[in-house]
Amino acid sequence: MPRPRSEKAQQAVLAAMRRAVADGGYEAVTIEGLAAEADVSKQTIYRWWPSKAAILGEALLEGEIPGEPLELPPTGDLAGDLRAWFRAAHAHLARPENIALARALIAVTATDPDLGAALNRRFARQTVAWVSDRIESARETGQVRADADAAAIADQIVAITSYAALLGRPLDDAHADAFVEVLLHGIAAG
Amino acid sequence: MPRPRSEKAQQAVLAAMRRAVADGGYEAVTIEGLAAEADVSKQTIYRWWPSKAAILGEALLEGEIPGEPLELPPTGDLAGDLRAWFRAAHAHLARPENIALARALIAVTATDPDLGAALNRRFARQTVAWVSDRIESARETGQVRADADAAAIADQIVAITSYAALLGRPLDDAHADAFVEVLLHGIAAG
Amino acid sequence: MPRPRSEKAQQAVLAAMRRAVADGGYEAVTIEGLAAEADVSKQTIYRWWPSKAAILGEALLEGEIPGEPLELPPTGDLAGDLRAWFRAAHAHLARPENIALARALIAVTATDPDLGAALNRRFARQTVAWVSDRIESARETGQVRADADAAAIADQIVAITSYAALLGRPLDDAHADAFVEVLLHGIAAG
Amino acid sequence: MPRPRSEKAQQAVLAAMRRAVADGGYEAVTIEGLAAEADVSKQTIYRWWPSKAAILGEALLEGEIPGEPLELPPTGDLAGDLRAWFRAAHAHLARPENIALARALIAVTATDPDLGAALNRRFARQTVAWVSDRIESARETGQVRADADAAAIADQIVAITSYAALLGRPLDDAHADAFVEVLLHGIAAG
DNA sequence: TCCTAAGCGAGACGGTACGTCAAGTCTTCTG
DNA sequence: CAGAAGACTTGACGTACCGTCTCGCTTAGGA
Repeated sequence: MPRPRSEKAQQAVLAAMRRAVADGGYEAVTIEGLAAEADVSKQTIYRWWPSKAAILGEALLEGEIPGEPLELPPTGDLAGDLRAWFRAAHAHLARPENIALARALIAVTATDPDLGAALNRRFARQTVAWVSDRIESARETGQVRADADAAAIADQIVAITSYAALLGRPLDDAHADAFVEVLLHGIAAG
Repeated sequence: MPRPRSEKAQQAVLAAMRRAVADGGYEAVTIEGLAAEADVSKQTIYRWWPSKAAILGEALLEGEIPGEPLELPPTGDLAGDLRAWFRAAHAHLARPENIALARALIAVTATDPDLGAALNRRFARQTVAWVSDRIESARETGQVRADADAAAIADQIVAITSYAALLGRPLDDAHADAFVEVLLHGIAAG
Repeated sequence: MPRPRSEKAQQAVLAAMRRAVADGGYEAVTIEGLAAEADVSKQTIYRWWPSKAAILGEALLEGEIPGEPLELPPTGDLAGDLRAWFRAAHAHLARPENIALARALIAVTATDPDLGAALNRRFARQTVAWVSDRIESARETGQVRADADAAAIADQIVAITSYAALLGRPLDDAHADAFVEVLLHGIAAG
Repeated sequence: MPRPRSEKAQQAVLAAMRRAVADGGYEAVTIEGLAAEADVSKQTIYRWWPSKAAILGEALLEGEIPGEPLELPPTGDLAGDLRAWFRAAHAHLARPENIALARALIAVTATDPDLGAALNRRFARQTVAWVSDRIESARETGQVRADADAAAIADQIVAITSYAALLGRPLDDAHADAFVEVLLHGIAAG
């Protein structure tokens, strides 16, 4: 019988990736560095992952980075919920290791569109689900127009957040609130 | 009084960078490849640019990539103008070489935040200026609320577009129109 | 437990060095050229040798260049033996690849005195041993003065040969014989 | 009609070469370094010398390195004169800058036999002339055998000295004296 | 006196090689 | 047979000099 895959080695590599990205950025990550840091041979890495990007992908999913905002319970007040979501998300991004990971995700996406798109979809899914839920609920209580496109709104929210991460300039509360205001009421007069 | 900098060599390098990014992506670009392609010595490249990212930056600025949308004349109808802008911008991004350059810009930004932020600012400036202008005009003709934050709206537009480029999925007309609708009227009922 | 050093690669490099020196001279030898010629990567060369000079040194030692003269059997006639040694040595040096190697040794020595001195000592040792032996035997048979300094004589012989190699002008038989004559009888009258 | 060659620049280059060789050795000398050190443009160097070796050659000749031994006046005692010559020559070589220059000469010779041979001939000429003179005089006074080959002896002396310089181990007085003893009387018994 | 041809500094240019780094593959031995 | 250790080929990195080539500025003669 063959020797089974070493779970310990896998976790060490993923952890090493998270650490390496946090200090130095994705581009500076090296397979050799990862191997040394995780105390694993290069061959073991190559056996289990096809690319640096794939390791990052797995590391991100295991680490479920932007998951915390999801924990926010709905209050029944859509505007309040969205504001709270922005605050949680951008507080999360304010921590250096988290923004480094977010940027790494963006770098992978910009470089390897297919893998990147898959990763982004997985991450965005949570957010989109959460936001869509709130908007559906709000529609049922009449807070939102019947024809509002919940998914499009969720996409906008993700885009805004992603762009803020890219530039390393998380939204402050005032801007987040202004954004929620626009989303809900638009800018048209009257 | 030494021999003057060769303008031809510079342009050849920038052109080579644009070509290389267009087929292969930013990460695959190599200084050696650039040198060979531009028929220039490596030393000449290192003499004038501190990094691959800097070359891309200059190449982008000289190429004034997303400049075309700016040409759109204002019609006095804000919603129409914004819709037209989205169509133009996303038609631009639909061309493979343009989306490759846009993605390269994002990759640089994700990797070197400082340089990237500067480049993004330069690019966004045009868009922000154009959008802000329209919104100001619209405010004067009473189409827009007095307290609308033009710059924030412009940022959102840029973010949406950047995210679409990142994912390689330019907005189709229906989504663009829906987005303009939200911006103008929000999603709140009543 | 890792993969062991490739003996084949080593030998290929040393052989390439000998070939390269033979046609082009030591200064024209290039690590890159060696690597290409030996069909070995630069990295492998840098892994095992600290410098071009070290490679030459090892190549020389493995090739045991001026070894042939040593094969000469003693005949009991010191003058005859020395004459024979000179003829053998300078016949050896008359071959282009051998003089190229000898010159390379001199070039290294002139450039890196420490390494060069070590190499020279190794090479001279054989000659010195051989000459000293003959002189000792000759002393025992009364052919040589009791106070003759065998090592000094050997050094002179090496020096003469080295200088001839440097200038690329191996001694002809007449000069060699004249030199042996001086060594044995001096130039003083009576 | 045109501006004449700048004597100052020439001298500065030659002096820079001597200095550079003295600290760092011939191989470490670069044309660019020379130019900077001499405060002269590269072009000026290339205008007047075809190679690094040629500059060294001229620098050596102007500096007339091993000239001092020549100043020794003949005393009528051949053995004494030769001993004095060795002492002077090897005292000269004991100074670091002189041995560096001598080694540079050897390096050039080992590398570029034609130029090197010419330089060596020029240098050796003085020594050979001096030694030959003494031996001729000694022959006339009956100190030396009629058939002694003065030029061959002179060559041996040069070879010994050159080899000592190469190895960086100038002869001490005892060895020099032993060498003179061998030259004059040989090692044969009786 | 001023003209003009060369000398000169500065330094950009296309190259070649340097010595280093990491990528991804392979071989060997140990557990 | 998975895994560590690490040798191997490959190819790019950024640097140092090479020798050539403009530049614009002296700096003498000869007109």
